[in-house]
Amino acid sequence: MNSPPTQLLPPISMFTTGLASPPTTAFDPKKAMPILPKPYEDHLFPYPAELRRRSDSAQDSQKRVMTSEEVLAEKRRRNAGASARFRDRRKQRERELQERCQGLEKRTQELEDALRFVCPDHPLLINANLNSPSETSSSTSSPSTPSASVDILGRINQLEQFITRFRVEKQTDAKKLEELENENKFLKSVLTTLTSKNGSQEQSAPNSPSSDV
DNA sequence: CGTACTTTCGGCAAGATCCG
DNA sequence: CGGATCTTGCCGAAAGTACG
Repeated sequence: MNSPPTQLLPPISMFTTGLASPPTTAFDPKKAMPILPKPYEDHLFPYPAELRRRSDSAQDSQKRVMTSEEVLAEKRRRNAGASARFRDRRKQRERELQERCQGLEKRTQELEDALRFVCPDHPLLINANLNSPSETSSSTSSPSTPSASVDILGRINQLEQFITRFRVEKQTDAKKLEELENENKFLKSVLTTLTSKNGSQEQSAPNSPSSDV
C-alpha cells in the first residue's frame, strides 16, 4: 500500500515496546513484552472512557501548535496503539478459548470414564469411542497388550460395582418384602376381626351392611 | 549458500462504535 | 453530532524454514 516511510513518523514507543522500528535479529517481541510492559497493559482490557477524554483535554494545548501533518501523525500513532491493544485482546481471547477447550475436553473424558463405569453400553460411549483415537486403538488391540489388561481391570471394577449395587438393591427389596409381609399380616388380622364380628352380628341381624374393604 | 515460500509483526486506512 | 477509540482487512518488512 501507500504507507508512508516509518522514519517520517513520530516514534510509537508510548504504545509499544519499541517495535516501531523493524526488529533486529536479536529482538524477540514475545520475550521482550513481559519485561517492558506496554503503557496500556493495565487495561485488561477495555480502554477506560476517562482516559480517552483525559487524553483529549491533555492534547488541547498541543493541538494549537501542531501542524496538520503532526496531527495526522499523532492520529496514526494513536491508531497504531489501538491496533496493538486490539491484537493483544485477540490473542488473549484465543488463549482463553484454547484453555477452555482443553478444560472441556478433559472434563468430557472424565465424564465418559464415569459413564463407562456405570453403563458401559451407553450409546453415547459408542460415539465417544468412535471419536476418540485412543479408545478405538485400545478396543481393537489384542488382549495381550497392556491396554487390554487395563480394559480387563476396568471390567472387573465394573462387575464389583454391579455386585455392590445389587447387594444394596437386594437389601432394599428384602426390607420392602418384610414391610409388605407385616402389612399383609396386619390386614389379615383386621379382616379376621371384622369377619368374626360380622359373623356374630349376622346371627343377630342378618341384613346389616358390611364394610367390604 | 541462494532462493522461494511461509509466518509473524506492526502500521495504515476505513468503517463501526462509544460517549460527552 | 463530533471526536476518540475500536475493529478489521490489507500491506510490507523481517525472520524462519524447506529445498535444490
